[in-house]
This record gives sequence, C-alpha cells and structure tokens, in this order.
Amino acid sequence: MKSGKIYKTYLELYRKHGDPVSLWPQWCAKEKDAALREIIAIGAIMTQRTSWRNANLALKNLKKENLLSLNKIAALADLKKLTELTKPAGFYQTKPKRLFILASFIVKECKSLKNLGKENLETARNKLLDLYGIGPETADTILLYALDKPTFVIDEYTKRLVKRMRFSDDFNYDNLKQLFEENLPKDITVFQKLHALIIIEQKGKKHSLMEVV
DNA sequence: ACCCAGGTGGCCC
DNA sequence: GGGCCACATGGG
Repeated sequence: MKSGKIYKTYLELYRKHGDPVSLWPQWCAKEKDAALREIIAIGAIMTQRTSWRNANLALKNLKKENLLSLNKIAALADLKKLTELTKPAGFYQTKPKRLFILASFIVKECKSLKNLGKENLETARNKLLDLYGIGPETADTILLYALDKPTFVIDEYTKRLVKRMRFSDDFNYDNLKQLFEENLPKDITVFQKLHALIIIEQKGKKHSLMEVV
C-alpha cells in the first residue's frame, strides 16, 4: 500500500476528535498506576466479545468485592465468586477460568505484571498467547495498554476501518498488525491513541466505555 | 422476537 | 490452515 496513508488517517482522526484520553471508565482514572494496569489486564478479558457496558458491570462487581487485583484473584480457592461477580460480562463458563489462569500466570510465573513487562516483547506476547483464553487481541491489549509495549491491537473496529479505507484486503490478524506497525512511527502513544481514535470515530465518544460509570 | 457487543478455542475439511 | 460455530449477558 501507499506509505503514509495510515499515519495520515491517524492525524486526521486526531484533528477531528482531539486527544483520546482513555478508553477506560472514569473511575479507573482514580486508581494508582500499578492498579490501573491490572484493571486493564482484567478488563481485556471481560470485554471479549462483550459490550463495554457489561464488561464494566463485571469490573465494578469485582471492585466492590475487593477482587480487582491479580494477586487476590490468583489466591482464590475456586471460581464460584468470580463466576458470580463477572456474570454481567457473559460467557460465565469461560471468562472466570480465563481470568484465573491469567492472574495465576502473572502472580506465580512472573511474580508481577511489571516483571512480565521486563521481558522482550515477542517473548511476553508468546507467553500470553500460550494461556487458555488469551488470543492475539487480548494479548496485544495487555501488552500495549498495561505494559506499554509497542504492539498494535487489531479489533473489529480496526478491521472495519481497513475495509472502508481499503488499506488492505488481507484480514489476517498478524498481517494487519504488521501493516499498521510498519506504517506508523514506532511510538506506543501513537499506537494507543490511534486504536482509541478508531473506536471513537466509529462508535462516537458517548458510547465508549469511558462514559459508562 | 430478534440483533449486537474490544474474541477464543474447538471442531471440520 | 482457513471457515464455521458455540459461548451468555444486557440493551436497543
């Protein structure tokens, strides 16, 4: 493809919508940095094929029970409580299990999210992809937003943009990811902001998770 | 009574 | 290895 089209789109979206501060709920902004990164990792699972509104209900339930923490989730004896609290996010047979597996991996194998972030990007990505319930989009969301790694997230919104703008007719996840990464400055804030702007462009700010409190 | 929402893993061929 | 399909809740 003609180089620069993707970056130009970023600049246009930025001019149109302004700085996309955060896709995460307002109440998350009050969290401390390390806690916010954990919420993002947990939220990445809760939002799988689920409206942000419902994902946010699950996050708020976890917060109310003081379980919005990888350490606390990993320490649970069974999935009963997780199942009950995350029910609004749907898929109650799989999401609690996925969440527990992710939390256990971070706590037991890595010791902390921060430690996972010290790994090389590809190593960390492959470790996440090896976990049950973590596919490329969830892995990249965690890497980009919770670990500040330069990896581009491809979701349904991004695919629709690619289709509409005719950036590519190959919708393979890794190929699309590579296309964006090759046509953008290797700058995590650009990756983060473009992904957010793509969503705002298509849904409108009023529907974003940010507004759901 | 439909349809859809930050996907993923398990089938099938 | 690509193409379907089930999975579940809450809102329009």
